[in-house]
Amino acid sequence: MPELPEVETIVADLRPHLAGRTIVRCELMFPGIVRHPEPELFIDAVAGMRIAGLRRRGKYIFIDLENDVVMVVHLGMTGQLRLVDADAPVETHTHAIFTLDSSPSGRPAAGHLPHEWGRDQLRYRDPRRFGRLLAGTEIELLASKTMPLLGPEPIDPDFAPEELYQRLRKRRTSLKAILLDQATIAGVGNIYADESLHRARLRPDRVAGGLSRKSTQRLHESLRHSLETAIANRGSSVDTYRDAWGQIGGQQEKLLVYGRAGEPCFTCGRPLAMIRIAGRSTVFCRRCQR
DNA sequence: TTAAATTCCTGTAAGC
DNA sequence: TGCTTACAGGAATTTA
Repeated sequence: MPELPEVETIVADLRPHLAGRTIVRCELMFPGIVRHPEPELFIDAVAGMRIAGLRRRGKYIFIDLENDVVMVVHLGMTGQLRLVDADAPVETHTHAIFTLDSSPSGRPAAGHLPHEWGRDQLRYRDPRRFGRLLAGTEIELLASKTMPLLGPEPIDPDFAPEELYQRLRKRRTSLKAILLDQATIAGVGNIYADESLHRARLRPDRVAGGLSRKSTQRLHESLRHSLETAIANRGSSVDTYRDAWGQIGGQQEKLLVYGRAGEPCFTCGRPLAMIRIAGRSTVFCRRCQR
């Protein structure tokens, strides 16, 4: 499922291909995927608009348009945002299609007229339909409660261990539940929560509030390492995750604990345990994580 | 106020 | 073989 590294990969891949282009047409096959505003108003808000740039915030994709309007894409569990040729076959579960004007980066081949240049489409596909599309100014989206307040970016250079310590200090729930809470830290999901806790040698069911500064420092370092390594490997394709070109990532081959319940711990060799925390399957090593 | 439980959704895999 | 059932999970919503 797409978490911070997967979303970062998609945004970085799409940015040079989308910035500066115009959304000439927006079609919704499944209007229910749009959560704000009403589907007809969503189409009005994005159609004809020039794309100023792309950003990632937590697991959200921000496509900046004109006049401070932003189109927000959240991929949920199985969402895919792909850039394809306009004449490519439309896959099942495709819920929205954004047709773009001709690419400003690709000069036409000699003898070709502008209308013959490649007309690309940005397509949103999501079998399980847990994802969502939003449009509006950021202030409007926050006020309408369709966009939640997010915690700091764990890979932001300004995010210090002390801030993590302060955010965990008063919490009475488990470390695993805290890492999944987007208001505490943005972008971490089930895969990288388990990976980070294993690397930090911390039990996922430990109460967050009791963590020492030293252990918090380890968790801080582990979060960054797990997320940055995954970005370098273009994310984990453990379920249906695909990048903007439909290709799988490489991090799933390197995961230490996620999806490995019952298999031996790479450090001590004991079988990895699986428990449920906050309704999520959680894999860890009973010997290495205390 | 905080935390836990429930809900949404469909593809996949296990069990009979 | 074909059917039923359990499971996967991000985050909004509901309940405690």
